[in-house]
Amino acid sequence: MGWSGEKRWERPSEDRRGRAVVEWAGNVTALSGASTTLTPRATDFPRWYQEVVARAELAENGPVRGTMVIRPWGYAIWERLQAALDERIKATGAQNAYFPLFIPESYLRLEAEHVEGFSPELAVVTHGGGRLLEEPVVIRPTSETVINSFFAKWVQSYRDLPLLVNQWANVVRWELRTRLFLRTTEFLWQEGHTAHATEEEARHYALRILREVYQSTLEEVAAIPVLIGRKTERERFAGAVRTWTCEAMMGDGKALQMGTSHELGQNFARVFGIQFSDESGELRFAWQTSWGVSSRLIGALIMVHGDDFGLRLPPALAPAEVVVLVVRDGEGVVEAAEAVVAELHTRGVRARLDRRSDVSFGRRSVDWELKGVPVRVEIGPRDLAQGRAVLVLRHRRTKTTVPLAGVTTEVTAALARVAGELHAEAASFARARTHEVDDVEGARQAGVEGFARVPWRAIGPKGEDQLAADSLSVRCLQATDGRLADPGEEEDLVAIVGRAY
RNA sequence: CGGGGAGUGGCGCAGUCGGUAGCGCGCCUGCUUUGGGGGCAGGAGGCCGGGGGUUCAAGUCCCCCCUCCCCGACCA
Repeated sequence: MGWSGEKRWERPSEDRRGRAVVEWAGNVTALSGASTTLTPRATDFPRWYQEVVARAELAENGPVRGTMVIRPWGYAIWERLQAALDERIKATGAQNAYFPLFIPESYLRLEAEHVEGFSPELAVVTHGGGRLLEEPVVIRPTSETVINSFFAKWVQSYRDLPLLVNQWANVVRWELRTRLFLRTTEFLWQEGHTAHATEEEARHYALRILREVYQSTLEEVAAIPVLIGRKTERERFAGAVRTWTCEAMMGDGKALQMGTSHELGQNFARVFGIQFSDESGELRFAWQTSWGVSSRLIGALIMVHGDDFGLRLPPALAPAEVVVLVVRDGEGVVEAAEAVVAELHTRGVRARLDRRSDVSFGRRSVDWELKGVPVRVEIGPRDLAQGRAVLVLRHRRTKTTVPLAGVTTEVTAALARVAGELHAEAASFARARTHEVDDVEGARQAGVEGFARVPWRAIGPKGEDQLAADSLSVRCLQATDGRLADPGEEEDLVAIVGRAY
């Protein structure tokens, strides 16, 4: 089975790891379900998704069709995701750089398959400075072409390799049907581009990115279980020799491509003339990779972890891990709440105080719940009088009464478990909706509610056409044990089939 | 591009037979000690998508146009 049951979420840092996990001191009660007004996921998943995006104040539509305004709460999540990815990208040796938004149209045309893949969704600037441009300028749908045109200048010798560059940027692909975060005309992403001396090295690097950057961030930081595998010919990136992918199952059983890493072979090197002299003075074309993940991951976070009460965030990505709520004013209540926040800060926890007195307690509770803050601490006059606080876990929707003196220890202990529990929940959901079948017909049936694992030889390119009729596709190919198959390995592969976003 | 639906305060909607444009939420002010979307009182906010026509009178009827949404097609 491809779904890892092992717990790979991010461990708390040393100073937060704390001592023994303190058992709940008081009674644990479940919250009732009547406090939100979201459309239940089971009733209408797409509608639920839209409502969560709106009510959690993540994003809204921009004035131009398909554009997106990412609001502070949503952008803060993106920044945390970005930081986790960036750290891992740099750990593989890549450096950040920036290339222009505008690309000469002629560049796109250089690689036949590449231009064919992108031309339908290009935004082209025909006028500038009030004049018709001699050569139209394309707004980057990806930066393969510009970056490689510079790689050609920068790479002369084997000593210049490997060249490992990453860029954080926005890209534009003119989409007809858009959904916030999942598919928008303009989106934010990271695109890495590398050049290597050998094919093996390039492949090794592409796979390293897949595992050490993408899979690691998704599983350990975002708490999202993913399947890794190879794309079929039909699904691979336009211009690539081979595409590797991370796929995840959303809360409605559909698949979402989370991140891809491509082996470009020498396709772009030949077109752009990326050549180097090797140790023996012979001129060779470089072997390349490119890889990216986008703000779409925020959509995945919503659809994998969200419930009927809103967003549920893994602590590592939550703009605030804890909100301390002053239930209502009273002698010393605000001071007590401030002290808890301060103590959490010294423990390295991102905590926030909500002492608003002009908004009712119920309203504030629901707001933070919608926004997915993992842990809430509630302190009111009655609590203070009895030296206690109420701890609310967003992902379980439970309330526990704990002694005020030990509340921060309880909070850190609780936080340390959230990501693992979210990951486990998502993994068991995905496992329950993944079925072993033998043929196209079986895949068709399994694809209704989730994924099918089918022998690839029972599908093949012809089977892919048949599946497409039911809007199903092969998400990726794996070895039978769920691990990555070697590039040359064509026999005994398993196709993961599902409906994709 | 094909099929369907909708354009009315910020958001969601109602508006009958053509007769002074309404409701809920939100917003503003004041009062209320706020434990899961509190209560009361007062208030602001409209080119009814655009153009033309019929009529004493059009949100409403007729014609044209525009935009958006949904389904399909398309699509790393």
